[in-house]
Amino acid sequence: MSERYQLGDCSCLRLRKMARRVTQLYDQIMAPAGLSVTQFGLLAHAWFLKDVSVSELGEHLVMDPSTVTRNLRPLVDRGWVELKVSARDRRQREVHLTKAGATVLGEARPYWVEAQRQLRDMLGDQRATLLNDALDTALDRLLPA
Amino acid sequence: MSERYQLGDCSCLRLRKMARRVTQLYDQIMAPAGLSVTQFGLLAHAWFLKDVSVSELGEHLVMDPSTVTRNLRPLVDRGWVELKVSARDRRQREVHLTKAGATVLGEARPYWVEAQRQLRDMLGDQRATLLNDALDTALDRLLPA
DNA sequence: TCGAGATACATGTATATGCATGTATTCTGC
DNA sequence: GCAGAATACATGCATATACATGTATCTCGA
Repeated sequence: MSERYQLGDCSCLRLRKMARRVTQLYDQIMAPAGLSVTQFGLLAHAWFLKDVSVSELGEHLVMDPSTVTRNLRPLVDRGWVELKVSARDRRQREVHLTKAGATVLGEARPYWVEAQRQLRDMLGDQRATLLNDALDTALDRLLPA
Repeated sequence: MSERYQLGDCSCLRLRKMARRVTQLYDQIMAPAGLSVTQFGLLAHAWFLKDVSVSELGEHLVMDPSTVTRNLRPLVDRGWVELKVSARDRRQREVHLTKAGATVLGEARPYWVEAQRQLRDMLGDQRATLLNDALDTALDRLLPA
């Protein structure tokens, strides 16, 4: 942060810069797996939160439901995810990971681990932990409930 | 962060969540000014870094040059920014803020200040400062030179 | 000075993001 | 049990993001 002017004060611009940089890093490292970090996150959440709805997935990811729908699109097209009308509420779509999706997720995992390792390496353990904690406690206060 | 599984470990997903949330907050507050926080950042940097080139602007914003070009598009279309071939190096385009652009920037400023105030309010002074510091020191280590 | 390589930007392609709105379904009060 | 309100998702629209590639320009050595 070399800027001296007041713009250097803006948490939002700072956050977006950091998010861009770190996303670039992850995406480059994960490229051989054929997944962006966004897509990895979607698959991993779909795996963990079995039969989750589009909206619920959005809440977990702090992502607008319409964005979730669209981001799932390429994953559905590749046959890694299926959207099924919920039996209980036919307005809902349950997000299901397919076998192929689970396989891809498993194969991508080492690259994701490596990306985390490299980031932590660049930051140093202490700063990495500090950053994660700061983000967690901040997010807690910005999200409902 | 209610998730207990290992995904909660990922700095990148965390950063992106936080960036999405904070961007939504800023964009909502700044909407009456007719600018997104991204556009505000571009205009403000163009104002501060007089005659900056597209690439240099990208370096300041940790943004790919092609992304800078495209993000400038709507600002050029609205007559807030002009791209001029550099006299020194005709490959370069100098980013100039127009009078109209300066006016819009000035009008948007109070909304931006208000967004920052609200965020700081939600986080608390100490956590806000901690977060900003953590982001700054982390960014320092992720950027070249 | 001239040509090969490097550089700066623009553009093609694909994805990421959110608001406003539309459609199907469910819920609720009566 | 039904009409109106509320909800869940899809879609139109505008922007945001980056890599690969194309084009114009510059640089530097022979």
